Amino acid sequence: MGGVREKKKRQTRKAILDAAITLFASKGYEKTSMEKLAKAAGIGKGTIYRYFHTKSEIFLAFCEEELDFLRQEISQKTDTHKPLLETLVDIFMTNFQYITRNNDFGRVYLRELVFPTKLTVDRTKEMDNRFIMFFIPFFEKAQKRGELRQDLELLFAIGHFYSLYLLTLSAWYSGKLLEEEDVLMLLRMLFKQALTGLAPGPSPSQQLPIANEH
Amino acid sequence: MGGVREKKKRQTRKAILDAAITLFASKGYEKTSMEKLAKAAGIGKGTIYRYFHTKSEIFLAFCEEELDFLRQEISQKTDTHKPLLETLVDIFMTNFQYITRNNDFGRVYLRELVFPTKLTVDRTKEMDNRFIMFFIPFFEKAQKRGELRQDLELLFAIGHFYSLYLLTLSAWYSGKLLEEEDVLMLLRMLFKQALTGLAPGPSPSQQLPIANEH
DNA sequence: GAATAAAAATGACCGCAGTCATTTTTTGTA
DNA sequence: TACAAAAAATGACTGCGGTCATTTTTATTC
Repeated sequence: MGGVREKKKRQTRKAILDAAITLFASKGYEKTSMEKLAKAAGIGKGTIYRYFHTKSEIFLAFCEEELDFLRQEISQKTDTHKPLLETLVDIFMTNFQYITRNNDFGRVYLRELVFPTKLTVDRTKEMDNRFIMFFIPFFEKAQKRGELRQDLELLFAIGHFYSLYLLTLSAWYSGKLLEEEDVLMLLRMLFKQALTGLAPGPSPSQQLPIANEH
Repeated sequence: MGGVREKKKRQTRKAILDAAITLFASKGYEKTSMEKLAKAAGIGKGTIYRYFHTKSEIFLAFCEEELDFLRQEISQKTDTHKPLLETLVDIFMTNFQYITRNNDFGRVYLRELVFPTKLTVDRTKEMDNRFIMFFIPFFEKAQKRGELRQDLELLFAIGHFYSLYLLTLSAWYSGKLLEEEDVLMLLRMLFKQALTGLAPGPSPSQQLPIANEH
């Protein structure tokens, strides 16, 4: 039968990821060499490359699992009836705390996620998708509650907030924000700005978003 | 006299950057080794590291000059009386075209600029500042024309649009946008969203932004 | 079970970024 | 100009990420 091979492959993959978690956590990302990683996983160095394209892809795979878990936790503790602004600030702050728990990890992760290469683009797309999917219910509810314009494409609304989150992360990595509190304040401020809009009071037609003509 | 040394250092620095421009342009960033770069600059490999911390910093320095030039060009051809939305779309699109002229260059540049390491953070801060300074006059005029809320901190308004620009770039590098036209459309859409706001019509008080109470 | 083909594992090897002990050049001083 | 001290330049060296020809393991066929 042919199931043996598949099973072994899954085991090896798992072994690599387990070794990665251990070594990345104890030695850091840069200081963990592929050779040591292979040793720790009980395989040869070349074998790793039959499971992952690059070192950073291993790291992404590792993050993927962690983030899935993190999102589960967030989902549970998040009150879906709070205003969108507060909900988003909470969620993104939790994400921020997690990602920057180790600054270097976070940088590697973000660089790869936001500006992927051809080798990692598939994985990052997948991660992006999960990220977006996670937010959809919150936005749908907010829209139903009337906190968001009715004519809004949710995907773009989510992207909008996500982009402001990225800016905040960038500011953090550029050393413009030194305390977690600064991060919180900037994030909230930008989110408010996004909701209110940068232009002065809107055109009257927008008072009633659902305006069927024809 | 002590001026000789300084002069030589400036020359060497220039030689490194010149060699970098030539080699990066002809061979690409990754394929240009520090050894070849040193040879081309007529110096030893170790010497380079007395002028730059890392290879990517050389690249940033190279970009810095190029972008200064690009901004000068943009300044000249940009009509300051056009609506802010159109102006911003134009400027960011020009930036986009330049940055992604070579996709790999752009990725290196963006990764380093948006998520810098300690070794490059000073340089990226400087670049950030120039970037922001460049935009200030456009935003000031727009605010005076009444296209932006009067109570707006310009820095955050600029950051807001910049962040949406980054999102668009990220989408490009993730392969979600394949044509320049898609980039343009997404950018314009997000910018409109930012101006209008994601929330439904505002409270009446915002109809007259300058509302002195007391 | 033997023979053959296909898939997987391997580690010697390559090229490169960055380091550092040593050498070379410049500056300050008598 | 001679000499010592400081600054700058250097390239052999290190460790690493990634490759690939070769070996080992697994599946298939008779």
